Amino acid sequence: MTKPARSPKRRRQPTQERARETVSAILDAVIRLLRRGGSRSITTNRIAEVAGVSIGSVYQYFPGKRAIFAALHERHIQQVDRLLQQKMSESAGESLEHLVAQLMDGMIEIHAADPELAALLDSEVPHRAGPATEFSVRWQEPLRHALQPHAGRLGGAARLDLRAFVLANMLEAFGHAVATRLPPGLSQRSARAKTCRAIVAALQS
Amino acid sequence: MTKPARSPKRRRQPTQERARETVSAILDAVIRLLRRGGSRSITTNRIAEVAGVSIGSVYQYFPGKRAIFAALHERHIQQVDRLLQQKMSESAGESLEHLVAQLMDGMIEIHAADPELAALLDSEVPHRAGPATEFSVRWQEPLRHALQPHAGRLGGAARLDLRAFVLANMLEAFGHAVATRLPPGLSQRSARAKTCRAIVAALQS
DNA sequence: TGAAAAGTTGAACGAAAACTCACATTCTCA
DNA sequence: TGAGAATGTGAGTTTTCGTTCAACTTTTCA
Repeated sequence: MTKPARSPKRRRQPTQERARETVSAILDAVIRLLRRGGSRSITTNRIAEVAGVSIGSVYQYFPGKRAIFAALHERHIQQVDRLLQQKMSESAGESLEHLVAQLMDGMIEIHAADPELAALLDSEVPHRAGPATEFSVRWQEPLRHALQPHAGRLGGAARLDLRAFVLANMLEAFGHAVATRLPPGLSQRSARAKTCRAIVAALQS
Repeated sequence: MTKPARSPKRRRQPTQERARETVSAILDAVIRLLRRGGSRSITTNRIAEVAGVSIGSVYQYFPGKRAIFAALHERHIQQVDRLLQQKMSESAGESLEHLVAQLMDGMIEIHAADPELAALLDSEVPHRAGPATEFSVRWQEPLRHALQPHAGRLGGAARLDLRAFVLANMLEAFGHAVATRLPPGLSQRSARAKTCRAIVAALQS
C-alpha cells in the first residue's frame, strides 16, 4: 500500500474554477487533519472525506499521496516567503532591531498558524534535489543581503555569511519555540522581547 | 496497515539476558534502517529481519510498531541526557564560555550520530502527556540551574528562566544546524566557534 | 442547443504491512 | 535432570490503505 505510483502519470490540470477549489480543498483538508489527529491519521481516503470530495477527484489532480504533501509544501513555502519578504521590505531603512523584530513576528505568526505543519512537511516530503526547501538554508542568502546595510554595527571582520547562518537558525528556532513551546511561567510577550534582544546580541558578537 | 493494536495488551518483560539482547537488537535495527533507507523502509517485518530476530519475537516485547518507536525514543532521551549531564559536570567551576562550548559539542555529537533520528521520533511517537520529552523543554530547568553560578556575568535583572529558554533553544537549533545543515562555504569549525560566541552574547543580552 | 471536454463519484481491487498463534528451542532451578 | 517457564520461530491471517475505473454530472463553446 505504501509504494506509490512510480509512474509520472500526467494528471489533469484544473482549468475551471470549481476544479481549483477542489484542489485547494484537498490541501486544506491535509492541514485540518494535521491539526486534528496528527500525521498518523492522514490517509488519502480521509483527505478526500475531510475535503468533502471523492477519492477519485484527489487522484484526478495528484498522482499520489506524496504529491499532495509536495504541493502543500510548495504552497506553504510560498506563503512563508511572501510574508517574510513583506516584513523585510517594511523594515528597509530601519534599524537592525526593527528588522529582527519584524522577522520574529513573521516567524511567530507562521508557526502559530500551523504548529505541526513544518515538521510534517519536512518528514513527509522527499528531500528532493533542486533548490533547498529548508527555511534556514533557503533564507541564508536573502538574510545575508538584508544584513548588508547593518554591516557597520556588526563586529569588525563582519563575515556576513556566518551571521546570516546564525540569524536564520535563531529565527527558525525562536519562532517555533515562542509560538508553541513556551515553558510555563513565561509570557509570549517577554519571550518575544527577550529573543529579539538575544538575536541582535548574537549578530553583533 | 497503519492503525495498530489499540489493545493495551501486556507484553512479556524480558528477564533473561538473551531477551534483553533481543529487545536492544530490535531498537538498533530501527536505527540501522533509518541510516540506510530513511523512514519509508521501516516495517515491523523489516525491523525483525535486520535485527536478526523473528517477527514473533518483536511482538513478544512490543504491542505494536508505535511502541517500538516509543521505546527507542525513551532510550534516545536517556542517552542524550547522560551525555549532556556529563558535559555539564565536566565544566563545573569553569567559565560560561567553557560550559557553552561543552554543551554545543554534545549537541553536535548527538545530531551527527543520527541526523534523522530526532525528526523521526518526533513525528512517529505520539506526543504523550506526562513529563515533557522535547529537549528544549526538558532541559529548561537543568540549564537554568547551570547558569546560576554565572548569574553575575549576565545582565542585571538576570531572569534566569528567560536565559535558560534562550540557551535551550539555541543549543538545539545550532546543534542540529552545525551538524547537518551547514550551508556550502561554511566549515563546521568556524560555525561551531561562531555559534558558541553567539550563544554567550545572547545570554548576556 | 447539443456534443465534447472537464469535472466528479465511490465501490472495489490488490498489494503491502501489521499482527497472531501453534509449535520448537533454550534456560532455570528445585 | 527434568519439568515448567521463558524465549524464539515464521508461515499464515487480517487489516489497512493507496489507487483504479467505469459510469455519472456539469460546464464550455461552436
